[in-house]
Formats: sequence, C-alpha cells, structure tokens
Amino acid sequence: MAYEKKIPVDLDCPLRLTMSLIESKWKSCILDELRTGTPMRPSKIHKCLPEAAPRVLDIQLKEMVEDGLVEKTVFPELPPRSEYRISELGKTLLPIIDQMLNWGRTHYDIFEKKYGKQ
Amino acid sequence: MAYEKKIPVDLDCPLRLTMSLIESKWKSCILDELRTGTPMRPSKIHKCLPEAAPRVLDIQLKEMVEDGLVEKTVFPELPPRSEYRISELGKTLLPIIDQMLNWGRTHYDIFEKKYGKQ
DNA sequence: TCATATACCGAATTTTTATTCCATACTTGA
DNA sequence: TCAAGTATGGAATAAAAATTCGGTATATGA
Repeated sequence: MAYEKKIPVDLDCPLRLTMSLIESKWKSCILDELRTGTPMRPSKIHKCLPEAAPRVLDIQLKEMVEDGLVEKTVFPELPPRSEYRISELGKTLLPIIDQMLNWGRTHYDIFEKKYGKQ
Repeated sequence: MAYEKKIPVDLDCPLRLTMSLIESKWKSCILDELRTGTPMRPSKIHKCLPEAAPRVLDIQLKEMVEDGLVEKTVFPELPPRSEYRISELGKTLLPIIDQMLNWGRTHYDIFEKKYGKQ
C-alpha cells in the first residue's frame, strides 16, 4: 500500500504524540477549515487550501480519519459525493489550533521582517 | 552550506507560520526542556532527549537560534563550552507546548489502544 | 598513553513527505 | 459531442528531514 506511515503516531512522549498527529504540512489547516462542524466536501477543502496539492490533502484527510480526528461519510451516488467533518476528538484540538493562530498573528511582523521578500 | 532550509518559515498563513517554527521532530521537545529559563549545555540536551540523534538536535538548535526562539552563548574556552537558553520570544510559545502536553496526556489511552504494541 | 568528553560540522545515506501526472467512471451543462 | 466536475488512488519523482559516520582540536583523568 502506498503512503502508509511507518509509525502512525509517536507514543513515546505526550508532546510528540500530539505533534505527530498534526505536524504534517496541512493537517492543522484542515482542522481549522473544518472547525465549525459543518461537513465539507473534498472539492471545497481543496478550494479553501489552494496552496496544497489535492493529492496531499486526500492522503492527510485519510490519515486524520484513521487517527479519529475527522469523520467521513460517503454517499453511494454518481457522480460520487463524500463529506468530511471534524470529530469530537478533533474538536478538542481546536484550542491548540486557536493558540497557534493567535501566536502567528501576533508575531507575524518579526518573521516578515526577517524572512519576507525584499 | 548543508542543511539550509529553503523557506525558513511559512509566511503564507499565521497557522502555518507557527507550525513551521516547531514542526520539526524535536523542536517542541527542546522548548520544553529549556522551559525553566536555565541555560543548558548541548551535551545535557542530548542526554535529556536520548531518542534524538545528536546531529539533528544540533541542526534544530541552530535553526531555533536563527528563528529567535533560543539564545546561544559560546564561551571561548578549551574544551569548548556553550549554553542554550530559551528566549523571550520562545517563552511565548510555552502555553502552546503546555496545551499539547496536556492534550497528549489526556488522550494517550486512545492511541495506545489503537497503535500500541499488542 | 589512551579512552573519554567537549562542541560542532561536512558528507553520504536512508527515510519520510510532498508533488505531479495519469487513470477510473459517471453526470451535467454548453 | 465534448469539456468540466465529481472522488479517489496508483505510480513515479522531487524535495525535505532525519540518521549515521567520521573528522576537528584540546583537556582531563585513569
């Protein structure tokens, strides 16, 4: 099987456990997009995160479903339709996402000066 | 130069900015080790994080100094001596680290059952 | 004398992630 | 009829991150 994580999550330490669930490039953004609880179709998620390659979002969504952070419903229709929604467990991560969002907003200037263009 | 990050931090969105500063495998753990503010010599840091390859810690410490999360003092002695300490900016990330630690402790069981050995 | 400790870094390799491209199979609207 | 949208995934490739190994130079203690 392609794209199977060798170590799904890191159980060695609680900090690494949490990090390993969200450290992939787009997972925190996916949680942020799904935060309201409203189900979202994958095409919508792709549109909301245009910087991310669709294939990557698919893979990360799949992992998040496996980890229990996100729930998926597939409607047996044609053309195919499916929905992703944040799980109760996933919601418990939102305060962390919030703090990271706030931190990023608060300290953006420092890094813009340091690493921004020109 | 070896090990230069292509994009030092991600300025596209505040969430990605914060994540990009700490998502490397050991950075959050390094911040946790340095949390009290007491300077630590690199050999001590290596001992506290024995799972991490020393070379990786060196590299990640260097990046964290560059990003301003950690400060470094080099004593011009032989044998060489140096110290790392968390910066004021780095300290502002500790509430996030704390929340991730708590989350990991609270939800450890779920993932132990799911992914733990036997 | 010799192993150990010190801090660091280059280089090569391995592992993990991310990206790109193509394919499926059916619907709708132009 | 034909392009575009729908969800998904295989496969190949590229890029990034982590790991391993070896080297620098000097001091200390056995």
